[in-house]
Amino acid sequence: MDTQITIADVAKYAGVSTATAGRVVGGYGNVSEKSREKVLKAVKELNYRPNVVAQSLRRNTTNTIAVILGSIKNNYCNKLIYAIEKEAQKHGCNVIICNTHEDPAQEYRHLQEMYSRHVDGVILMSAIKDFETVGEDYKNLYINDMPKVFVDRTIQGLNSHVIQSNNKEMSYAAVNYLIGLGHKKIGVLATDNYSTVRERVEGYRKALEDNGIPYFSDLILYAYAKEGNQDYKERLEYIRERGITAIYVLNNTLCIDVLNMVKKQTLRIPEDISLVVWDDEEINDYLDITTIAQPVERIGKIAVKNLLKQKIKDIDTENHEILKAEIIFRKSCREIEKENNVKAL
Amino acid sequence: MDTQITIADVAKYAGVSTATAGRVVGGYGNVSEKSREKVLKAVKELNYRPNVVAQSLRRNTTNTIAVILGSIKNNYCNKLIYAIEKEAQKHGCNVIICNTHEDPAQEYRHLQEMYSRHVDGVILMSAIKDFETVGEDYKNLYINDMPKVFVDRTIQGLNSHVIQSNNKEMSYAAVNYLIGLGHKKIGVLATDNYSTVRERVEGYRKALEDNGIPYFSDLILYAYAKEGNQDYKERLEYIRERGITAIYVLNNTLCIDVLNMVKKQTLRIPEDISLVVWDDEEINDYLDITTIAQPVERIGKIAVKNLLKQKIKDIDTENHEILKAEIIFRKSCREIEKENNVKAL
DNA sequence: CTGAAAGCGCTAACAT
DNA sequence: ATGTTAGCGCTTTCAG
Repeated sequence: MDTQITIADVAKYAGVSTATAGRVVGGYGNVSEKSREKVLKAVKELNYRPNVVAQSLRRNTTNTIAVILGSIKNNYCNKLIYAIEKEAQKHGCNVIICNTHEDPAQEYRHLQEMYSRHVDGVILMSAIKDFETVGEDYKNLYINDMPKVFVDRTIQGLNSHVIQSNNKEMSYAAVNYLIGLGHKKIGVLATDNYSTVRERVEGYRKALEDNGIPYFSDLILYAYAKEGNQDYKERLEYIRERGITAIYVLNNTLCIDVLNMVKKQTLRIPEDISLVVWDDEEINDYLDITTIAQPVERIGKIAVKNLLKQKIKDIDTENHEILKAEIIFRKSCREIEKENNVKAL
Repeated sequence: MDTQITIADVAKYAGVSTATAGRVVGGYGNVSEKSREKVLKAVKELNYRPNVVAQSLRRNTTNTIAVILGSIKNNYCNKLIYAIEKEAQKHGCNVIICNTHEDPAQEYRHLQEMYSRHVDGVILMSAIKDFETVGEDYKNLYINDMPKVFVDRTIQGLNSHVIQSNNKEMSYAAVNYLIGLGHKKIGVLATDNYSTVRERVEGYRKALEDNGIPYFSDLILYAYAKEGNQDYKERLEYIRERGITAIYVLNNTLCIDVLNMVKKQTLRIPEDISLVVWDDEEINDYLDITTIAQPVERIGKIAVKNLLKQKIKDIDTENHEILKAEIIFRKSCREIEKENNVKAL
């Protein structure tokens, strides 16, 4: 980028002032038809392109938004970014993408950087579970004046603008469905205890409770919890011994682990084990797996809209928008024989 | 972003000049220990963060790179972006992502915008097949001084810096493998005739030729070709009638269509139909599908490195780096009985 | 070692 | 309708 042509070059070439040239290029103010033509001609001849960096500095708006999330590789995140980029384009915004790898330190760093970059806002799927755990030096990153919209997850103890699915309700419905088929020992495979997971587990508990089925915390396996079990794949294998008849997977990325386990043990779905999975993908249709599909595209779209609204008026900073997910019933769940139906405890 | 604290504020607070404050914050030049402390203290107290937009304008470098490609939803692109973002972070760069949806008009628009944004470079998986088809007004977007690295695809008739897999060779090897198993009627499912696809088809042809097997162009199905067949899923179904015993899929996203077709016709893999697919995913391992795995992570990493190198020295603009892909043999291909082994033509 | 001041390219208030 | 000019926040040359 050595030879930058500026508005001054255009003005000189057209024989007008920079102000007039600017008015034509920027499309504001009043300019005579004659001047307009001259400037337009100059723009064309010189192949002039405004310097967005200078515009950003002057206008104090960058037409850029950022998405900060665990990893673009995750199915949900992937669709989310797709939707965000699409909507952002409509508003003339570009999208910067930042992966945190679910590491708070990286999240802080990205937030800091985006603040310095003066992006018009950040869409955040935070790796932070509880605001109390955020160091004093970093708390401000979450409460400064940079517009923010949280998606999928909330941070406990932080009032914020969030958009997410009706996790608890759908979880209740899904587990209720399994119970209706006669399942009592329903294993849960979760990522880590993010708010989303907590909400889904709540729905799970409530469904159990409402049906008079006891809740055992050790039926819940947290795959990515820092506390330990990277051996979750091994632990998954004891499903049979523990009399589990159905597995409820809270994140699509974990589904493959269940499938591999089932294959390894030469079990069949749904004959030996029933399966319900959060998030829907094409492959789930092929494999006939019952899923809970979130309206990801809409979540992304709304996130962008609300984010850009924040920039304009200072309201809307706290808000909670909940969209309905939907169960897609396929053939991965089967009815359990009555003989197994021993009264619990 | 109402109350921006500037270097002037810091300077005033610390009782030094903006120059000195700038030297401390920017970490250049010589500053006395005393001044340094005062400034650092001011930075801390005022919670000062440099304005990256102003820095970019002044330094004429934005520490931003862009990735322009069809869609982040595509498996290859997804991994690519992941790798690019990771490497870019190491160099202190952020990544803007642009989806073209394989539409040249959108590609032009994005290139234009990125040029105006003065990004430090663009990584491009172009939707353009032949440079001749680019309108005169847009040709310059591809030959201006903005650093560019092309990945996966080249544009015919444009000298450029490209990084890709050894498509022809691996294609040859894969088809040769199928032929070795006795397959003669090998159907190909491709996206559209991008350079990548052309190279793979070349390898396919050559393998056929070297084994004395006739080549029939109608065995190649272009799923996304503008010219017509959005009915490619229907056309896929005539596989059996046409005596095709193996399908060679040139893009992972098309694999699901084959799987669905196979399922619909209650065929089995590999008993009834053999399958080889470009690009490897976890699910392919589960489904025991033989794939050709590209070193996507390395491609992304190298792309970033080479891109940033271009910014510094003006060499390297034309370059062709070819990385080796690898066949992962699983169980989706089977040996054909000798009775089918009629001499061709 | 430090400070004053110019200037990156653009916008917009102000003057004509 | 048009031009002059200040200034967005930062870096860096040039003096001292």
